[in-house]
Amino acid sequence: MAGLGLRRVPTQSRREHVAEILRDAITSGRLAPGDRLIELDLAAELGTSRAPVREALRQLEQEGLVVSYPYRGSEVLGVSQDEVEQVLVPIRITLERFAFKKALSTLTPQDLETLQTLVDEMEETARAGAAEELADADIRFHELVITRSEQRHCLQMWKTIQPRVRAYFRRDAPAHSDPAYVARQHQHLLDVIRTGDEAAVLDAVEQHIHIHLEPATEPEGGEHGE
Amino acid sequence: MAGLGLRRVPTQSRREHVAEILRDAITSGRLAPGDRLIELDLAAELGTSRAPVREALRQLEQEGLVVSYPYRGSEVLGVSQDEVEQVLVPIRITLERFAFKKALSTLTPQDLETLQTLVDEMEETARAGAAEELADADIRFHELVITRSEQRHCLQMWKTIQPRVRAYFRRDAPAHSDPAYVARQHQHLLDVIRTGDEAAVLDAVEQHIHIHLEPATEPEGGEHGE
DNA sequence: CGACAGACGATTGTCGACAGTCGCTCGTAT
DNA sequence: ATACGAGCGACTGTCGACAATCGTCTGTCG
Repeated sequence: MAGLGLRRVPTQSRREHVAEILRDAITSGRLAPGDRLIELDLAAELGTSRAPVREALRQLEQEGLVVSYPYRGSEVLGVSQDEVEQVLVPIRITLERFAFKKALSTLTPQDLETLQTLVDEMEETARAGAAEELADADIRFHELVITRSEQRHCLQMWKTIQPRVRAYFRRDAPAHSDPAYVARQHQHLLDVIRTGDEAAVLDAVEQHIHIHLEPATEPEGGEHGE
Repeated sequence: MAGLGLRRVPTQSRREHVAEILRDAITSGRLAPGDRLIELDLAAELGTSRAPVREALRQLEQEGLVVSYPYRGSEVLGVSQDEVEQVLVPIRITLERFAFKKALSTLTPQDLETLQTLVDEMEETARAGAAEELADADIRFHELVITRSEQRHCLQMWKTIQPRVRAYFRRDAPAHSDPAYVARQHQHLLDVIRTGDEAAVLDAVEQHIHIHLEPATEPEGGEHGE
């Protein structure tokens, strides 16, 4: 548990912070599958007591990033390629198709503005080669739309799927998609959203998520539904 | 919070029991959407301290049965018909298709035996009109197969999907499927599993889950309309 | 009569201490 | 040597107390 770069947090919602920090550590690869997570150590490292740590671990357990065995502790959990490709990604598509459809009617002009900002941010980070920040913007983009769909279960499930997918690609399938392409994809998605054409949006969403699985489809110069 | 039928538990894994009891109370409808869940009250009712209750609430929150707002408590969450039909059920199909496929090669003869026992149990409870027990057997059937698939994420996600679906049908869409038909469906599914024909199994799984949504489709004349 | 700051009550969030459980080590008998 | 079981650490599980926060009630002032 040494040197994870975890830092103490001031007085504020502890549990959330602990969960966030651990999630970061896992999805970024600082914590690898099989690593044990000792409550006392984590608590000490984060400058809190075990209570918030325990709750964070429970949460991560439900997010599938951690497994815990009664009286025997928790450890970081990995994902198999099969599960990602045949379960997590298809589920993510189901979720996002539904959420984007619902969100179409509730997205405000200001939301669209925010989304555009995120896309711009993506382009910038893509140019700068900041993969981590790109992924963050990517997540915020999707999370905003799903939040606006006002489907609580969708959002809740998305939050448990997305970290696993991210952790998987980060660890086991190093970035194969061209950052600039990801940015363009989002721009396209946003453009389609602006048209309000439901069928087109659903198509774009599905393709957009699929690109993670088929890296070869359009590295540069491809003509796929863009 | 009065009279939920909650009972004190002896010394054993508390958190799990609390979660189980609350989940039962919610899926069975004793707790309705919007009901507030006060940690202190629940703890008192269950004869434990707040710690296990809190963890159980976190777990139920991740299972989508409960929402909680910081410093303002938790309440039971409902599901919309849209979400069940367009999100939860499709996801369940994705999960189970994958899990059943994986499980085909790992199911032992003894597992098949157990499954047969469960199907027999279903027939019995169907005759007795014990809807609750029927649903329990149903769940155990699926859970066993998914467990044998040895896909942890599948099992974990299934456990978070299934209670919501159950709660929904219990509360908002009273049993429209003929109990005897459910039992026969499982018998059929089990028979197909025994043949080991992967494609056939996947078909059977998908149809089997779909029946919840389309009550009207019954192959041969069982018109015991609930 | 209505807006607003402060106090209050109800509940959640956090903490430190203690109890329970698991795996392993080490001595002992066979 | 091997098998067995008591003892020991290292943790997790649970508890009761205390701190922080939110919504509301209330009294005051404009």
